[in-house]
Amino acid sequence: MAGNYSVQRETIYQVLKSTKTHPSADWVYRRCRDVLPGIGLATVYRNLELLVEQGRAIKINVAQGKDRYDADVTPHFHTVCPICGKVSDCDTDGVIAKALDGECERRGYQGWSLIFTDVCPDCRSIKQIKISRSDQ
Amino acid sequence: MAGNYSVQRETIYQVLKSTKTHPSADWVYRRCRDVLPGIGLATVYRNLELLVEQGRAIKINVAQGKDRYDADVTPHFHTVCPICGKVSDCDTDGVIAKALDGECERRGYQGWSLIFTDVCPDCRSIKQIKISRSDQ
DNA sequence: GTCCTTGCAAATAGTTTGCAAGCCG
DNA sequence: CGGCTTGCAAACTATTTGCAAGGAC
Repeated sequence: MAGNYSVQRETIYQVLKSTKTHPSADWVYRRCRDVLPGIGLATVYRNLELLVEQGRAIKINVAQGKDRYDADVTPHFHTVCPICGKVSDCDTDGVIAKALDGECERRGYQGWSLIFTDVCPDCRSIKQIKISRSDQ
Repeated sequence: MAGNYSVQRETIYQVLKSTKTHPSADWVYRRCRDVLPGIGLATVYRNLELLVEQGRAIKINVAQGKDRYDADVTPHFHTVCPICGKVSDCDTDGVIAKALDGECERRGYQGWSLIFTDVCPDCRSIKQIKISRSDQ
């Protein structure tokens, strides 16, 4: 097959791998521009989508519009702040994770996503809604 | 407090309660128009959001753009088809549900959402991608 | 009368797509 | 070369917001 490599693709993947913040496409785009000033937003979207298809990243759908991406494809739990939308990893209870894997096999499902709702520390202290939607 | 009731609000809630299909705002809108031809889409969005704030409905965020709503607020599992985006209820394993409730209490989280990925029967037979994004 | 709600239209926000040009192998 | 990839701009889709008018209490 021809022309399957590109600096852009590699950069996007490296940027995504370098963070644990579950960034949005836009955030990845901005970080990529530090290295490749000419990169286009569409390229970032296209490649993130490709990474997901290839199983090298996952997409996390939360409210607040933006989709988030994560290069950590090992099954793990997430928390989402209902106020600012920030996504974080949280301790993944092994027993529950095993049980979920079991359910998948038993029922023929392809995977699971477990998200806990948790007002994040920032929003807890600010106590005001919609001040800052996490700009990740 | 003044003027807190409206036929629109009530209709939207009834429409949502009457289905198990986890509809999008647009679908609820179309159903409401059968009864209230003059209702506006913005009204549907506003009230669905209100129902969620009041804890009378939940919002399910999946890929494929549209958010889905559900008037069934009892904790339960969902499946999402990765091809057409259809959301369905699935048997909620009591043991796992209890474990998740436990995790929430232990960690101080406000709730959980468990979504399994499952290619739905329709998409399984069609075997082609992006033919029809479930028009719910 | 006052505050809440509505319908409409316009505005946003996030994401996708068409296309001509460029790079990989 | 031939096919995959890119950047740009325009197109789209879903959702939100401003506002004047109507309804609830």
